Amino acid sequence: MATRKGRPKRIETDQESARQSLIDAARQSFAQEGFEKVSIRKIAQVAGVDAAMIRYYFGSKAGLFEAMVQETLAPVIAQFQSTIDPKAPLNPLRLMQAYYRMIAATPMLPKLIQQVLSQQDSPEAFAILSASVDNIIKRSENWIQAFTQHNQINPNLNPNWIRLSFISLMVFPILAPKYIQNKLGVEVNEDWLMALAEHNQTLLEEGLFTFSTPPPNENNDRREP
Amino acid sequence: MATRKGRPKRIETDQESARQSLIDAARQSFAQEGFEKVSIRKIAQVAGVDAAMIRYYFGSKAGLFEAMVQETLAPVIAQFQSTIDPKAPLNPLRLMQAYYRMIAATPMLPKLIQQVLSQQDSPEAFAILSASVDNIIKRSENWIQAFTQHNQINPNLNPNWIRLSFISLMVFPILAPKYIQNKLGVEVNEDWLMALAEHNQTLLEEGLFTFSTPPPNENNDRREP
DNA sequence: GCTTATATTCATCAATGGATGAATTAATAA
DNA sequence: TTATTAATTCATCCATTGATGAATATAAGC
Repeated sequence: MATRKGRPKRIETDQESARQSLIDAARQSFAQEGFEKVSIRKIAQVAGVDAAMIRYYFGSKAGLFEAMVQETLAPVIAQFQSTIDPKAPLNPLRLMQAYYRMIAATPMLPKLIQQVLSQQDSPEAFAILSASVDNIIKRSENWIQAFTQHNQINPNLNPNWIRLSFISLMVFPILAPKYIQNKLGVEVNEDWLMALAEHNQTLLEEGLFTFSTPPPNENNDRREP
Repeated sequence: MATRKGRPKRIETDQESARQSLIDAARQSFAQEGFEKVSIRKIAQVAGVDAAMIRYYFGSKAGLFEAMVQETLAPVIAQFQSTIDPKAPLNPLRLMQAYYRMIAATPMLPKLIQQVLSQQDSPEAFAILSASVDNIIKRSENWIQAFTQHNQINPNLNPNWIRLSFISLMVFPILAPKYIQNKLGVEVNEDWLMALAEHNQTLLEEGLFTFSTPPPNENNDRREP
């Protein structure tokens, strides 16, 4: 932004501070390409600022990442939890809807999750991110309990693994890149996430088949009236 | 391996050729750290060979990656498909077992899948990898059809999205890093994958709850006798 | 035995990236 | 007004990386 050296004159317009520009540019760039691939020079360029400002405000590239994650994720997660916590009966649908609403409101979240999953990035930068993920995983225990209060969980299922399945159904679809989503015939339009929530709900509540007998013996004892 | 310049004397022992050493080292290193993070010098060091050999045999780093994927994946996938293709009735359990057997036999597969999912790596190197994934996705259409032959698919579910759910349940658990698996209470022991196959099967066939009525109204019309 | 093809290391180049210290200018405090 | 603190750019440093062009030594073909 500043074209010449030295502290810039204070200007009244609405242009962001250099610090905020960097956070924004970092959010965008890191989400698009991942931590390692993006250079500080690139981020600085997007922010319209000299790369040395990163050191000035954040100490290092990792510091910038951490600050960005903090400032981006904290409010989103807080709101997600406030949507969930109320003691209204929690069912899978409600949970998933809240979750997908959070995803929809935070375009870079899937990429961030991805980067937690692929532990290939510098661990230092991921302390906060991992902490958030840990936190959500921890809470998932409560969700299952909440379900149990109002429904009888299928006793043939290990409760821990139910969490795993839950998270699989919730997270994987948003991680798969568009070209895979397309190949699977998923239309990624405006509200596909809400439709996905309902699909997951149906799948979990009703199962895959219309009758429940063991696999493919030819015995048709249908269950639906 | 060779300590001095020049073509090495032919030796009768069982030591691998430099080319094969590089493929092996690449498989190991790329799986551990991902394409971008690993330097050719590191791979060469693991292989006990000079880095210039990579250029000699494979043209470039990307060429090495491609060759490695080719030579590693081709036989595994071939065997997976031969296990599946026979026209014996295909149920989810059989499918998942074959799939997890393949995973268990190919330790680097999850990491490779990961790298396809996070499109952050140089696209050139991933042609073959993506092709394999495409191939499997394509076949998943047949799987659903095979299920349909012997069972009635729940008509409330969109068939395309069933594929998505299937792949989610199959793939996500093996992508999640160990620390997440642990937090979810999953014991990643010898045969956890086979147990996971059965869990998924049960979940898909029976659903999450012991009764199927809509969410959490207090009406208990249980279904099991 | 001589020549050519094959396999290997070595030295180095050019590009890129993160980190830094210094210089510069404005705001603020004393 | 002057001294200090805050906010910027600039020029480099140094490490790492992928890629290359020799140089060298053995194997193979004739």
